[in-house]
Amino acid sequence: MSLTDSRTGHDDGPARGRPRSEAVERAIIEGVMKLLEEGVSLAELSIERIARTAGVGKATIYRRWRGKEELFVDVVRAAEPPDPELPGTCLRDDLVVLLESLRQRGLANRSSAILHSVHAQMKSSPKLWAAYHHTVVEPRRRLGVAVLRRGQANGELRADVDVELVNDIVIGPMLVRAILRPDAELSDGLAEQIVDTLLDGLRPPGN
Amino acid sequence: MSLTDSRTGHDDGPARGRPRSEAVERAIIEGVMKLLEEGVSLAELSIERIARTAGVGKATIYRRWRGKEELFVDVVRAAEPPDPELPGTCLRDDLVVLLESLRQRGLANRSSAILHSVHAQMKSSPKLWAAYHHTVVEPRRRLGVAVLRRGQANGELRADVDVELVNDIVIGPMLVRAILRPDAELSDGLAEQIVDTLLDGLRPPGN
Amino acid sequence: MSLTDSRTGHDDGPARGRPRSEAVERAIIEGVMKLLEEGVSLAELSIERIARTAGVGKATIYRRWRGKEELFVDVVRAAEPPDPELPGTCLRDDLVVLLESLRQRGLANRSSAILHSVHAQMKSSPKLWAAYHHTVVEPRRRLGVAVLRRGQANGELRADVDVELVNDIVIGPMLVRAILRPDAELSDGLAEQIVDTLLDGLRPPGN
Amino acid sequence: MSLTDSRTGHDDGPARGRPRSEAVERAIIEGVMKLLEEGVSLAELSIERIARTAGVGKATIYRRWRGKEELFVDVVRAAEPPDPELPGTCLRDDLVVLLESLRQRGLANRSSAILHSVHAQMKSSPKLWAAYHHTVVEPRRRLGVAVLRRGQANGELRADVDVELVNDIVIGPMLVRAILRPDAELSDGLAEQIVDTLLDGLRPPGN
DNA sequence: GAATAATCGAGACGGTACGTCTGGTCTTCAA
DNA sequence: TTGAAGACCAGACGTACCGTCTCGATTATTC
Repeated sequence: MSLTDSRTGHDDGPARGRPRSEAVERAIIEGVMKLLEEGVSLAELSIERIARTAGVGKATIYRRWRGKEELFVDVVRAAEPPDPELPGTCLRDDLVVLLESLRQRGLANRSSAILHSVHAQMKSSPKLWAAYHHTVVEPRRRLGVAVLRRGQANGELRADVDVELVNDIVIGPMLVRAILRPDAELSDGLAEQIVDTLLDGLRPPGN
Repeated sequence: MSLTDSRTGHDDGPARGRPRSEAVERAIIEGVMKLLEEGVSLAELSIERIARTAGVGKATIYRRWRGKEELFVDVVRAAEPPDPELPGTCLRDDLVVLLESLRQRGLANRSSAILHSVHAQMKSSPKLWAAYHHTVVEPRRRLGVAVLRRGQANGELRADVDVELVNDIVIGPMLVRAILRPDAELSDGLAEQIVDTLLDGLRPPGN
Repeated sequence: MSLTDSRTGHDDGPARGRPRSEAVERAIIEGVMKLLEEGVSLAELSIERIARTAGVGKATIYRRWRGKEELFVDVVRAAEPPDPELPGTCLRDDLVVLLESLRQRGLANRSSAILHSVHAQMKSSPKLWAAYHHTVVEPRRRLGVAVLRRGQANGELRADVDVELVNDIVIGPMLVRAILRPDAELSDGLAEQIVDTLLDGLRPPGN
Repeated sequence: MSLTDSRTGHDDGPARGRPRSEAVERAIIEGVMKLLEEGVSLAELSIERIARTAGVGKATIYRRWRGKEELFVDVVRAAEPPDPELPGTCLRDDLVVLLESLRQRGLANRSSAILHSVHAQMKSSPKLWAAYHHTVVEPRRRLGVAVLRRGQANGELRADVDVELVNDIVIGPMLVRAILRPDAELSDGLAEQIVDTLLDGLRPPGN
């Protein structure tokens, strides 16, 4: 069982008996998402309740996932928006697009509810966190770092900075507003504003 | 009942019967912290378990706090480190001290465990989140913004930037490493590295 | 745990904690009877449903009885009519009274339907059957055998018969009609008819 | 569907499609008997388990019987011993043979445990009980009553007794020992002992 | 032959109930 | 009032079967 496929799959040769319904599968995952969006915390989510919401027998859930956590891995996967298309024109535009996609995610109830919930369980469920990290966090990180490295190669980004750190700096403000200031609005020009501020630096010109 | 005192106080005239033991109170709060440090998530923490850990009857806890959440408010308060002393020499040094105190908090199991846990419950418990925000987040934010405003007044910080946003940019990287990359090390010179990178900007000199 | 008390009693020294509520106990047994009277078959009776009817948690039932069957033993006991008063005038009258009480039980059972279905279940669980036998069957048996022995001593009953067997013969017809022929009516003079037939013998007089 | 055939038979016109396998049918009934002989109680016997034991799909069972109980009727029928051959020499001998066959059945039941437990279940389902009664109980009853009537005609049995009642009296003791006293031994001479006791009557000679 | 159709084993499906467990509240005891 | 203990209702846990419903495959009859 890999991190990208936590399912209780067997693939044991020729199909025997009635095949599992994909519609049922989708109904379950949709049900979990619906509950999370309604503000139900991950800890309050019982298999019993999920089954009730999805109109499904408990056994049908246990047939597919070993437990709550493995189910959530698939929920996360299903809710994750695709990587943004980078314009590739210049460093600034690429960074703006990356940040803008983060902003959109923060605005989407679904994704942010899932981030909150998954993060909440992180400590108590390393496996879930690992899956989330592997599926969601790390690819985005890699994308950002690649953009920055390209910028360094182009001479658009200082060669003496740690790209890993710069990546954290770039996405940091969005995370602060999602986590520490959920009331803060993610206004339209925010992505541009952040990128330009970072590129120009904080020191007054001429100093 | 104020946000800063969520306790189930009664003040019922002359004391009758055995007085409440303050030692018991401390034992309970210490017990919660111990459990949180051990990686027990807030949702998994039951009054039952807290009582067992603290060697205390369940009723004794309910006699003091209305529920889990109100207890946690006091736990948060007890765990919060004091605001750092600012040198006040220049903007850079003040920012470095602020960030360094954040880094120290991240290194301390206790505080970061509490941040994680409290944040996890945020959605499902607005009251707890409000208390945490009021007690911990907002004062720090105010401090940072004040430092930045002083910098603008001094001419050490560009006048055309939004100090609220800059504050988010400054603390962002630390949060990214605490939340999204718990494995990333918070190395010794990190605070300086971040501040200097931000002040100088990302663009190569001369562009 | 004795046969006469299948309850999960402990009696371990001084009472600690909240004592069990007798009202709850009565509510449960009453609930079972109510359901049985309403025509709910014993097989349809689940602990879950009993708990719901009695307004009680399932654990509260399991705290008192090991399972459905042991609960039924107490239901039976609660519904069991007292031993009949024997006139003691002569063997015939005593036997008639014994049989008449059996007949009454049969009539009562049929109308209330309680004991009839409970008894049906009994045999599938040897332990429970033993308890039922000890509490209900055996005392009646002893009573009958005593009456017969007194009859032998008086010269009212042949000395060369096995009283155990005779007792079986006496109560047999009633059982046949209760078990094998539930449609047969238990008419008013049945007890007398049986006793007289047995005393006189089946052979025509003079043979 | 008649009482004597509780099966879900259709026989509607010309056979179409693959015919039902009789081997499968036998395998199912054999499987149930095997499980009962292994000491599996009737309550523990699920359709699921029967299907597993017989190496058969559940639907294959439901295609033939409406449920567990109807299946048991056929199991009982398959296990039922044939009616005894009556000598016809005299009333006493006929009754002894009838009772002796009952005794044999009791002994067989106790060793094999099949009918004993099946019979226990019977009463909770009126329809099934009717089928069992029609197939097993009633024919035996008719046989006994016929014997008794012949006895009255011969002058071997008093003319003033109710033969239905006498039949109950005759088979009663055997039933008492099977149902109420499963521990009582069914000794070799029991049939004769009962019949002779009944014929002679309980009153001491000369009274 | 080719269609047609009911069978077969297998197992998924929505449910109900199992007996156990934990949670928060209530109630008693002894100090 | 305190600690301890345990009863109380509530409800989730993961499992076992229920009776129904698909599946692919098999085995007959009918065209």
